[in-house]
Order: sequence, then C-alpha cells, then structure tokens
Amino acid sequence: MSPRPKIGLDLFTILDTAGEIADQQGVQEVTLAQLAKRLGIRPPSLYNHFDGLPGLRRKLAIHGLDRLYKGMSEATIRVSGTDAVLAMSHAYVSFAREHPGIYEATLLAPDPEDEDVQQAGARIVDLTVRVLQAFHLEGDRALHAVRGLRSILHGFAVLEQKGGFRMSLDLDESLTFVIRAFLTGIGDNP
Amino acid sequence: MSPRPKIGLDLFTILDTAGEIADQQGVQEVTLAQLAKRLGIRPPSLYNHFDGLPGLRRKLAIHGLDRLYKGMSEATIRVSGTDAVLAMSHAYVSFAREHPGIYEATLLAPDPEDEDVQQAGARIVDLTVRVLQAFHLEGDRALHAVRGLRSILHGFAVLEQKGGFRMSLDLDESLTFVIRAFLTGIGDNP
DNA sequence: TTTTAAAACTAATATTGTTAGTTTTATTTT
DNA sequence: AAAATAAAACTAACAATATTAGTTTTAAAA
Repeated sequence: MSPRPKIGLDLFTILDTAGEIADQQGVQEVTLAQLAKRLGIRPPSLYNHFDGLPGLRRKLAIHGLDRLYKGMSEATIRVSGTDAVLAMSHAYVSFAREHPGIYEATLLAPDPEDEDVQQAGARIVDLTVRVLQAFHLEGDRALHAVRGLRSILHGFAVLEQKGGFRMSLDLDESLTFVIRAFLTGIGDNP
Repeated sequence: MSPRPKIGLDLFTILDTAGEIADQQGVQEVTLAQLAKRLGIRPPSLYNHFDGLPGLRRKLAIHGLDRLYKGMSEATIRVSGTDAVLAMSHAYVSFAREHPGIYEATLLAPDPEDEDVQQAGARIVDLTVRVLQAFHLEGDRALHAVRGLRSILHGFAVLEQKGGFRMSLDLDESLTFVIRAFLTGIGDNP
C-alpha cells in the first residue's frame, strides 16, 4: 500500500550530511550542488526527497530545532529552580557552539509560520515555560519572562558565534551572571 | 589631486538603495543584479564602487551599524540611569523594526574581524558601557552586564522579527519588563 | 512474474557573480 | 582651450547554482 523508499538515501542521511556541511563550511554553503556532491548523486535527484532548496531549509530547521530541544530537555532532568534554568541555558549555548551551522539553520526556514516549524519551536517554548514556573509569575509577567529568557539565549548564542564578544572574559561565566541577574530581577527565587 | 567621482553614482546612493532592497524584499534579495537594475546600470559597473558582493555586504554592515548607533545615541541624551537603558533599548528594537533588512545586514559582514566593521560595532558597545556605568558594577561584573544587555537586545530584535513571539502580548511591554528585570538583578539601581 | 512507483539519471534553461578588456566622459592639468 | 587622466560606465564571456522536463533504472508490491 505505502511503497517504501528504494535502497538509496533516506531523509535522515541527507539532513545529517546537510548539517555537516552547515557546521563545517557555514550554512550558506549548504547548496544542492554541494549536498549532491557529498552524497554522490546529481543535484536534480534531491528533488525526490524534498521540494528544492526552500524545502531543504525547512526540513533542516525542523531537524535542528528537534536536536536543540533534545539537548535542552536532557539538561533539565533532575534539577529545578534556578539550577534548571542555568542548566538549560548552558545546554542551549553549548548546542550553538557545537553545531553553529545547524543552529543558524534553525531560524532560516523560508516560512517561519509553517506549521511543522512552529511545532518544533513550540516544544522549546513549552520547556522554557515549564522551567520558569518555579518562579511563580502571575499573568502576563510569565509570558514576558519567557520572551526574556529566549531573547537572552538566542542573543548570547549569536553574538558569541559571530564574534560579537571580543573581551577576554569567560563566556560561561558571563552566561551564568546574565541568567542569574535576570532571575533575580524577576523575583520570588527558589 | 584626488579626482572626485563622475556625475554618476556615489556610494551613499548605492548603499541607500541596497538598504531599500534589504528592507523591502529581504536581505537575501540584495544581489548585484537587483541592485544594478534599481540603479539603472549593469552589474559589472558596481565593481567600480566596491569589491563584489562581499564588499557590498561589508559596507552595508558598517552603514547599518552607524545608523543603529545614531538612533541609540540620540535616545540617550538628557536621560540617565534606568531610563537611559530603557530608552536606548527601545531605540534599538525600533530600528530593527523599521529597517529589518539593514539590521540583519549588520551581522552579515563576510569577515566580522574586519577593522572597520569592528570599529562601527565598538561605538555601540561603548555606548552600552557608558549607559550601564550608572549601576556601579565592579570588575568583571561590568563586562558581564554589557554582554547581557547586548544579548537581550539582539535576541529580542531577532525573535520579534522572525516571528518567534507568537503570543498576543504587547512587545514593548515585554521589552520594558525584561530590561527592568535584568537591571534589578544587577543591583545598585539608580 | 508482472506491475508499480520511488529514485536515480540526462539535457536544457534562467539567474547570479565575476573577470577581462573597452569605451565614455567629467575633471584636472598644461 | 586643448590635452591628459582616471573614474565609471559598458560589452562579452564564463562558472556556479537552482530548477524543470522527460527518461531510465530498480526495488518493492501485487
């Protein structure tokens, strides 16, 4: 009934290879030509697996969000309160460090409104909501805080990656300081 | 002695046009072909004004940083303390809202280590340092705080721009909340 | 064994960036 | 005013990319 793919390539292999290119050569080098060359096929053959370059970017964004979520999620087990936020935050920037290209691809989807992309992102938002619940924020303040934490994490990851932080000052210490300050300012700390 | 440009185009006009394309159609649409078409010349002619697409991106980044600095700087005159940080922050995200393409180009320089790019960025960092001096942070804490504020601003601007904030919750209120929380957490508030 | 459909292929086209070399023309110099 | 200079445009040509159309191969399903 539902015919399965031929021997050849499966989507996971393709996305993994695309992720390698992104991390090693930069996300702008993830072209159909480069990807096909690494996979040992011709560029048009890739259209059997996704809908052109926009389709690849879309799938790569989802793939990246899933992997980022996994890292954040695992970091928060068996911790709570401030420690949980700190652990999640360091997992976030660690992922961006280890996979700069995949992380960048995370926000490179052609249509950010796409349902599957939204869903992959929503899991991360939900995790952030959960980890901030220990701070007992009421009403809109909870939503403001989630936006704040996400802003810090994304901004920090990008600025670190793009060489925005020039001072010779430990990056992890900076992140810890910033997160602690933000949580302190939110109040009602556990 | 120093021969001036012909009648034709000067760099300011070119960068302005490039900025228009970036804001209206997205930064990825800033191609030599598109730019040349808008200017009424042929693509190769652009090489008389900058060194290919990387050169254009470099100049556009500097141009954007200068304009961003101008907005931030003007917002901080005749205010101080928390008010100054808030004013500067809202000026920052306002610029990103009004000029999404130019703002994005700000971090798209081919070589972030480039001296002129660094210098344009350094003015913004210096302004941030100055505006945080009212909080009397000692030693490394001052540097951590600068990194934190920049992370918040960039992260907030990008997530807002890329549709990362889905809740129907006022964006400016979120920014105010986040900045206030961060400043409170830093302590010694004026 | 036959049928089917995925997954590869070849061939061709449009767009873009880029280089090389040429021409035009405003400005400077004589 | 005439000549020289150099910026700034041009044409022509090429390489790389994404993409479409149509074809062939081949593993899986019937």
